[in-house]
Amino acid sequence: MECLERILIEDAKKRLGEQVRISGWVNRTRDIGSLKFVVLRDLSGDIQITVKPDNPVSQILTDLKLGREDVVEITGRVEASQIAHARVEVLPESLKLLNRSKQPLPLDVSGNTKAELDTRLNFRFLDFRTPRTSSIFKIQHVILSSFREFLTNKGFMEIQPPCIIASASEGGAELFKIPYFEKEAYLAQSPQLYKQMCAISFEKVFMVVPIWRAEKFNTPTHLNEVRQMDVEQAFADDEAVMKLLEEALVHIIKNVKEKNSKELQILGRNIEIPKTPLRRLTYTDAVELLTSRGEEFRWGDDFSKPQEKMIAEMVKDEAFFIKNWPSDQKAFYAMPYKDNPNIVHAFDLLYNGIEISSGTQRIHLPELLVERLKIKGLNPDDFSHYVECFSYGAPPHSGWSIGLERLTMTITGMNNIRECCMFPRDRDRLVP
RNA sequence: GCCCUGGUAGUAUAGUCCGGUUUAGUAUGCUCGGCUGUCACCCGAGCGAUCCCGGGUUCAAAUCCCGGCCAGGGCGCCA
Repeated sequence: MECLERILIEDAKKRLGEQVRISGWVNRTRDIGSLKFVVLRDLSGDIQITVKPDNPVSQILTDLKLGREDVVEITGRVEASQIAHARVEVLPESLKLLNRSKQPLPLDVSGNTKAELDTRLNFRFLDFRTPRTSSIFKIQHVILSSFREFLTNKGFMEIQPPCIIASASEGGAELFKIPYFEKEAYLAQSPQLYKQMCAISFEKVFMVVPIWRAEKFNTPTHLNEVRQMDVEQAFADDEAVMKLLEEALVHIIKNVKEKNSKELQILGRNIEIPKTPLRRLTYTDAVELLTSRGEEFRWGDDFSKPQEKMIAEMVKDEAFFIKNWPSDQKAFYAMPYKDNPNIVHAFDLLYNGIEISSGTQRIHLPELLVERLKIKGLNPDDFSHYVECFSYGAPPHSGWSIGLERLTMTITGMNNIRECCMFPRDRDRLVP
């Protein structure tokens, strides 16, 4: 019996009449006098262990007094049952306690008594065991693996940019400063420069990287540490990578629908696969939509959160692009239109009303880059390393990045980004 | 950084407006006992809360006032 290999509960359910070894956590026990039931859970699901009074395991249970989340290993026979709701149960022959759980638990793992997000985050490892939270991260895994699979199949190579960087001179977002021996360094707010350096040599690259922003924001859609799924492609303009982005999005959502049907059901989600090509609204179109609603808006400004929602409501599509942004709203490296340098080849992707991705065609011409730096009020000397990259045969290139937590939010229907980050870092939270 | 709302057993809530029989209620959890087909089992008994912290008003504060900390929401900020 000892030579039996441990199998998952979902697999055990299919082995009617067979001897199996399973192990997991005690979901709950139901003691009906001399009849005893234990619901055992592992990563794949749960199953009822039925212990009749003539079974020697009954005495073991009486002695052990199993509690929630105790970890046990069971060998026994899988039997079809007319009485058990799952139509299958395990009649155990042996039961071994692997570890005890303290009681009472800090939160209800079965999910019946709802705990606040803050409590759940404080005991995140236990929260991971609830059906809801475990579903979120099983879906996130499929998002990530689908992203990698899609780009690998398209001939992209995964790269590894650094997270510690020397310079904060890009301007804009606040960076976290860290000591670095005799120097000062920063946590990267974006892999931008590195992905461009790779793309102008490897042509097609992607990466999944954490980034840090030291802004003191306190909102349901911002964290100080997030993960990005980034792409950079040479010999591609903004339209080419927008096409890549919508295909990637559809591939990811399709995969989630296929592979996570159980998890989506637990979350009560019914997601639609967006139809491509996605609508491409220009920034000016979006402004006109707003002003047609009587909204005060000056061309060149960024949309406020309520305005972004308003646009999404008017467009109605679950996912759409806003492209051709005013150069003031985008980074210095965004490629300006030849006939109108006030507008750049830049786009945002809105999905379920929130911005999940943005990208641009980059400037690959050193002289133009210097000119744009000056226009933005930045000192080209501070960017000499960056500009130099494009002085040795840099092809035109474009790229984008998707915020992993934000995409997870929109797919799982969560309205707080903390739900979709295993160990969120925000203004106040640094542990666990 | 601003505005709104909240902080009560392990968890989640009622009570707070309008201060006083509130021994701070309920659900769930936990402990113990009973029960042969349960499935959020059921039944009985019990445990568990300096009512977030500090100060003030008052004969009297979970309850009113001020400050702090924390949480949730709305904004801002976020190339």
